Amino acid sequence: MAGRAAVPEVIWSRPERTGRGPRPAYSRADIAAAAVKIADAEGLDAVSMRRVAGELGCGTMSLYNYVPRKEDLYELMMDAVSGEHELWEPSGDWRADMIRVAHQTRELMHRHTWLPRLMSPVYGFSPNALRYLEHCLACLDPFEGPYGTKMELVAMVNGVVTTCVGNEIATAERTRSLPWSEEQENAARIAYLGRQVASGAYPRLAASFAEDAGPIDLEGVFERALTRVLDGFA
Amino acid sequence: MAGRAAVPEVIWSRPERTGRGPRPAYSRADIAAAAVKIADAEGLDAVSMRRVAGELGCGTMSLYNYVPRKEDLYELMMDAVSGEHELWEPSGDWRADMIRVAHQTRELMHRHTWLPRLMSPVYGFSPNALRYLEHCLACLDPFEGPYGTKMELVAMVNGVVTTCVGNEIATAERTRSLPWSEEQENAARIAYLGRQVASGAYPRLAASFAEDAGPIDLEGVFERALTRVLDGFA
DNA sequence: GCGCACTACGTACGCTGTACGTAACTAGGA
DNA sequence: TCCTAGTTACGTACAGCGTACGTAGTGCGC
Repeated sequence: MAGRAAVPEVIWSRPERTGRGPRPAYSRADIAAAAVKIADAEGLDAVSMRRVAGELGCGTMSLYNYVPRKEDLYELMMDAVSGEHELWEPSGDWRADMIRVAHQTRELMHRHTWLPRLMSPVYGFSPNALRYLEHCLACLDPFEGPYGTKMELVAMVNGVVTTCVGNEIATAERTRSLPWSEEQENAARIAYLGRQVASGAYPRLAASFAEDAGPIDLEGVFERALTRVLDGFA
Repeated sequence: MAGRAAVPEVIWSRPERTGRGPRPAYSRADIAAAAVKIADAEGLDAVSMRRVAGELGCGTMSLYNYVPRKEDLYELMMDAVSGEHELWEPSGDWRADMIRVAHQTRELMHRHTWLPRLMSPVYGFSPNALRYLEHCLACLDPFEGPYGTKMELVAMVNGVVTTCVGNEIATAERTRSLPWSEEQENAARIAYLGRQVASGAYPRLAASFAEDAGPIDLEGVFERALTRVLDGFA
């Protein structure tokens, strides 16, 4: 009964195909693609084992042959989107390369808005994540310093991107046309906030809101945040 | 039927007590405390409506009189821990004050390890969160620049803290004694990682792991990250 | 060709959030 | 003072979740 492992394993240490028994009908890539498609279209909460199985066209429990636990499905999804990173020959200018990496990650997160929510140090060791990390380190070859510092730099850049995109997505959803219920909720939230600020209990917050009514330059915020972090390492 | 609002509201815009009907048996503070207690002891996933109601000693559905949706329970939790922030008279040195704020937030997150997972721009407008934000802005009074930049600074500091503590908690859980199953899972994960790195496909990653086998100085990583971000604004 | 390891999948269990109905209670208006 | 509307309290019920388990059917390695 190797199929139902008593000992928890990492999905990547299991071979995708063992050679015995019928050919698996789906590949891990198929499954990841189905899950990602659902998450992109309907949000991460819509990704259930039943739903993914339905998308693939197989029974719910058949999915458990490929994916022992739901957490492993997330792992597959994270790996799949990690694979969307375009890798290039490092230019020799680590700063420029890291900026390019950061922009690419940002675009990735905008394409898959569920990504920031799933971002966690746990998922950092899938094959495509390792390739991505190796690429970052290659870009940092010209960077003078120990690998420990390079790792910190990569982590910080990823952190900044995650934080910024998290904010960007939140404000985007606040602006976008929403189902009535969510629309109303946002309205209620903003109305409440306005009332609080107007109450005079938070003078600086009030001043901050009064300061500039122009649209927020999210692109600029991201660029500045990134620059500042890289400056900190230079 | 105001009790069952058809229009979604922010919980903070509802008065805790209306005056009509029987006295509520519990305060929002009671409920938040119960939920936080459970989350601290057994993790965020253990926080269910039934469980919190049980902790309070009331029926499950009674809880819905106080908390219309589970999301509002999270909002209560976030507000409660925001209230744990100790506020002080700004020193006049915004850098020192922000470092102090960051350290306090970090300690808060270590006390409540579920906090990074719940951290989201959505929960930034509860009463205690507003007090905290106002306090940060007060600390930044000596900072020369528009409020927009101050807000960015606060967001960046919070982002850094969240990112770092997320890593800290992950490595802590990797070290801590765990239930056998999770222990085995970590072992499997590390074994797999070791095999991959040893395969030679990721030379820089291998070099990074070989570089220093000493224990990671998480405190130092946090300190450096914070310093770099603040440097970026100075 | 035999047997075993694998795929496929239906059923079932315990858990979740929560809609809804009902009974008890209490403060405000007549 | 009593009436009644708005509240609290909570049991029942439902749809959905992750997944343990049992049972067929299939095809590779010996």
